[in-house]
This record gives sequence, C-alpha cells and structure tokens, in this order.
Amino acid sequence: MIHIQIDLKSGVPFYRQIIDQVKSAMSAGMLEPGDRLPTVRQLAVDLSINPNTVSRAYTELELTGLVETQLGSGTFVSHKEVSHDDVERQRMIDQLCQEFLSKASSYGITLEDILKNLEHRKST
Amino acid sequence: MIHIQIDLKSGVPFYRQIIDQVKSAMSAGMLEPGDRLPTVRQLAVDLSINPNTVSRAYTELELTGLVETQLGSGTFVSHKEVSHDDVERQRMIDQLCQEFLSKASSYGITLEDILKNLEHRKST
DNA sequence: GAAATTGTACTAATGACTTAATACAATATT
DNA sequence: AATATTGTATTAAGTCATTAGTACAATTTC
Repeated sequence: MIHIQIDLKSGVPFYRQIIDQVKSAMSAGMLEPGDRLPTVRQLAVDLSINPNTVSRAYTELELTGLVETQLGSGTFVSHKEVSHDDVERQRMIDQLCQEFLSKASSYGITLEDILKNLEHRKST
Repeated sequence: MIHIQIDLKSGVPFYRQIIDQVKSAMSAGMLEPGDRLPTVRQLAVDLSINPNTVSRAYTELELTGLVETQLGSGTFVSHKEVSHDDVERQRMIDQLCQEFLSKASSYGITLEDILKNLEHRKST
C-alpha cells in the first residue's frame, strides 16, 4: 500500500507531487504491475484535496502508460511494458542531468542558476 | 545606436526580450560604458508597448549593475566594472550549459526534455 | 435492477505574472 | 522660473496554471 504525502508549502503543484511519488514507488518496487492505487476519492480525502486534483495526476500517469484506469474498479499499475526505447531515453536524460548537476555543483552552481540560464535559451 | 525588436508571438515577456537584447549588444561591443540607451518613452513608442514595460527591463538591468539610470537624463551603460567574480561565474554557467546542451543534443535530447527533468528535481 | 463505488466533465475561484492606463516626480533645458 | 524631457509609482486588466465545487457517467456489487 502506497502512502502519499503532499507538502502544502513547497510550491510544487499537488498533482505533480502525487505523480512523482507514484513514480518513485514504482521505481522502488513498492508498486508492482497490477497493484491498485488508492481511489481518486479516498486519496482526495486522505490528502484533504479535491478529487479532480488526484484525477489529474492519475490521468497524466495514464498518458505516459504507467497506469491504467478502469471506471468503476480503480486505477492500476500498468502491466504492459513501457516501450524499452522510452525507458532507455528517460534513463539517459536522467543520467545526463544527474552528471551535469554534480559537475555544476562542484563549481558552486545551483539548480536554480542552471534553470534560469536554460529558460533563457528557450527564447533564443 | 542599439536597435531592439520584440517578438509578439514568442511567449517571452517583452521586458525580458529587451533585457536579453541589451545584454547581447553589450557583449558584442555594440553598447559600451557611458552609452545611453533609448529613453523609456522613445523605446516604448518604437516597440508600441507601454513605458512601464521598458522601465521594468531597465530597472532589472540596473539591479544587476549593468546600467545606471538618472532621472531626467536617461539610462546609461554602467562604467563601474561588474564584479569580476560575477562575470566569471556567469560565464562558467553559460559555458557549462552550452557544453551540456551540445552533448545532450548529440543524443537527440532536447532543451525541453532537460527542462522537464530538471524542473522535477526542484521538488526533490 | 438498485445501490454503492469508481473515475470524469464542467465551471469557477484563486494567485502569480505580464502588460497597460494614467498620473506623478525629478532633472535638464531654455 | 517655465517648460520639456526623463524615469517612476499606482492601479487595473488580461492571461495562465492550479485547485476546488458540483454534478455527472460508467462499472461493480449485492
């Protein structure tokens, strides 16, 4: 059974906190294919937020193929393997970013510094 | 004389486009210490935007020490050297990001992929 | 098939961010 | 001093993302 917590003051959207924690639980093996997530309503009550916010998180997880929802029965961790290429690609992005952050950090450069810099490049 | 253009459709805030272009002009040597920027009002007319938007850009440039404003006479490129450390730090951030983006791009990873990944790390 | 349980659609409230309208204040110019 | 030129303050309007209120629809359970 997964236990989700949200930080009201972090500034990170509730639905994103849910997504991240579900993903983490899946990576850690605490959620396996076929496992049922808390129901939209139950989780909403537990976290004292609106069902739609939970639904939004679940919907986004479904769009990436990580979970499957069945109206009436619940939301379940997906069986179908996520495309191997996608997994590999995500892993590579994650690894590259991790290496980059470590290197930057050794120069005293923070994540915020980097984000500010990269955001600017979107315009260019 | 600096010539500034804004892209109405880029989604990048007007004041930020102005800041970026002034910085670029300074880097390129098209604006040197003592040079006067277009007046808030004139630039506003040229770009068909509100004076406050130009003012906001100039104010932000002043906060970083790149320009100095004098009520009644105008806004001028600053003489006083921006702290060498700050310049070096910015250059290092810029270079690191540039190298990183090149490397990522060779793997078919886009700026958007990276931003999405890094944004997530803010919560963690 | 009736009731309960599940997810969903639609709309609105809130807050952050950006820009504009308008009026003001300080300096330079004459 | 009077006037023009400069930047600035205040307030409001628009947009977007996030979340909540409320009502609805599909499925399961009995």
